[in-house]
Amino acid sequence: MPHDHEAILQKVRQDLPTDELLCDLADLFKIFGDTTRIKILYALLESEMCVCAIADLLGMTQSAISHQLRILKDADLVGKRREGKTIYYHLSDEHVRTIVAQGFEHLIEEQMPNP
Amino acid sequence: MPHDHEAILQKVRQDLPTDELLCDLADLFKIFGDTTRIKILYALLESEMCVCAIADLLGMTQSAISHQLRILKDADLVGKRREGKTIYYHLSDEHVRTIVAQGFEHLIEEQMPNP
DNA sequence: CGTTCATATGAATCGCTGTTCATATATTAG
DNA sequence: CTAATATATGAACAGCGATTCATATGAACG
Repeated sequence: MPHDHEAILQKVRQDLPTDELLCDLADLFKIFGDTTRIKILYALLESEMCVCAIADLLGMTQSAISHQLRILKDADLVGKRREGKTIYYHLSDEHVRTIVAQGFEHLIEEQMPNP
Repeated sequence: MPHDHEAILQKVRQDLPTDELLCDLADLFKIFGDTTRIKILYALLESEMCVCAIADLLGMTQSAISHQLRILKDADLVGKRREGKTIYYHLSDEHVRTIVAQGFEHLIEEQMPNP
């Protein structure tokens, strides 16, 4: 007979958020989980930028960048501002900075040789 | 003639981390960007758990969970402990808690109606 | 040793997603 | 209005990755 773990299961089930919330959370991190998007976000940490500047910076197509910016915008991670023909993108809030920073810290500690 | 943005580009290029680091960062977030893995991590925030308990909790195959646990382990996000036939998984550090919490905060503010 | 329970692993499949290409929209200049 | 620049978008394609299925490993127990 298989072993029992109803006790733990009940406890965990109680505190587990709804499926929908957990999916939303995964979707958010999915956005950070792409090299191109991470680079865009990192660049925007420094200063607002127009699309072609980002494309130039990353050595990628304007189209590719535009597609990614759309995803970032849909997730409310960036916002835009028009100035003539040019559109400047910027971070919409400071959460990006904190989230990225936390990721960084984990990477650093991970690469440390054990003391 | 296309418009100029060398000034900003130079500044940003200076402070942009190496490609390798940015990829590692994206890879880290990629791990959080899957519903199954987020759920596993969330469960482990509460208490350590054996594989079949997690499978039971999420209503998924033992095999599927095992595959995901391997990914989490390779990324040093979880560790394991053997007790007879059973193997208990636990979070390897508290960064998971902080990273997830930050993601949460963004979600909450995002869903707020503007004041 | 052989059986049972718990977990791991490898191959195959199938859906998702990032890029490309072609084209559309928008703004400014002439 | 036409041309040029800047960005957006849609369809198509390719590669990756999560699950499934079958099977292997590993431990305890008689």
